[in-house]
Amino acid sequence: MSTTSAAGKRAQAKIEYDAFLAVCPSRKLLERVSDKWVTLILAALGSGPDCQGGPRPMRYSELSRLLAGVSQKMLTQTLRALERDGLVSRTVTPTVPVTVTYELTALGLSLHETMRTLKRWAESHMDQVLASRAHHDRAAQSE
Amino acid sequence: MSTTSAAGKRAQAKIEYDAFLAVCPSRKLLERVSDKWVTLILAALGSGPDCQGGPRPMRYSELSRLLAGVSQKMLTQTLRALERDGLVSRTVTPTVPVTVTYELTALGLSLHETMRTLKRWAESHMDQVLASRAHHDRAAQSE
DNA sequence: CAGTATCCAGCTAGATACTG
DNA sequence: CAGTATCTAGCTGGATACTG
Repeated sequence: MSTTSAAGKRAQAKIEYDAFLAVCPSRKLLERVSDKWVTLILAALGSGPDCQGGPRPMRYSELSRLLAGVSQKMLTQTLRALERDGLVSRTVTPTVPVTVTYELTALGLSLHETMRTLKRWAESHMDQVLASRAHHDRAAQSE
Repeated sequence: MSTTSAAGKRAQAKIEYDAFLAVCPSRKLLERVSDKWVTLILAALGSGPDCQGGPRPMRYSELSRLLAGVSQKMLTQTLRALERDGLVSRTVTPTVPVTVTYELTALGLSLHETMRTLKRWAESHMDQVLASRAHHDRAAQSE
């Protein structure tokens, strides 16, 4: 069945668009970065536990304590993903019990720097967004 | 029951951390931006249908055609959210049938500009990430 | 300490059908 | 044309229990 119908063309366009998105670098980056814990881990490793100061390695338990909301499952899963992507390095020291530290790689550090651009936008513009949101909701309220 | 036990302190820390995240501007921005269709609509309205050239208003059907993968539900839902946040403006022209155009606001445009920073990072570094990922997977394969 | 394994509730987003 | 309404499958992520 060749795709000559309108529905067929739409389906075809969708498949092609999906294929385009699958190779789009920006989209891949967003998929990695838009994870809740990814950015928080990046920030923790990139700015230290107090969110100011330089990047420094941190232990699993230290991260776990700092990101108080994270489950073990998600922390491990996220760290593994970041390691796989070359953004974070994992170092095991065979003490008893074992010591594991995580640290941003050069690549991870450069991504962290880039993310700070977003942070700056958020800090200077999110109040506007929030104001607009509140205004919009108030208008809807009094209908 | 006061939180004096270790488990209680952990639970307390988690609640406080959640509260912190709830007011963190960066987090709020990420929550908005990390939606699949948000960035694509921002890009469409900000760079035109051919992804090069300046921002320009687009009609609902035009967006629908350009973002071939989007469902009507998600397109409408996303546009409404962007409008609520003051990033996109919606204009209805009472022709027959009705014509609706969407356009980036100044705020939306400034966010779009910021997002291009991420795009640039993706274009120059995602190949490294992908290479690391492939390398990692190959190593796991031959275990 | 630093994980792994399993189960499942909740939310999201797609498909589908209908409308001013 | 530009939506709204509804249903549901599938995935995500949290809770929980166990381990080298």
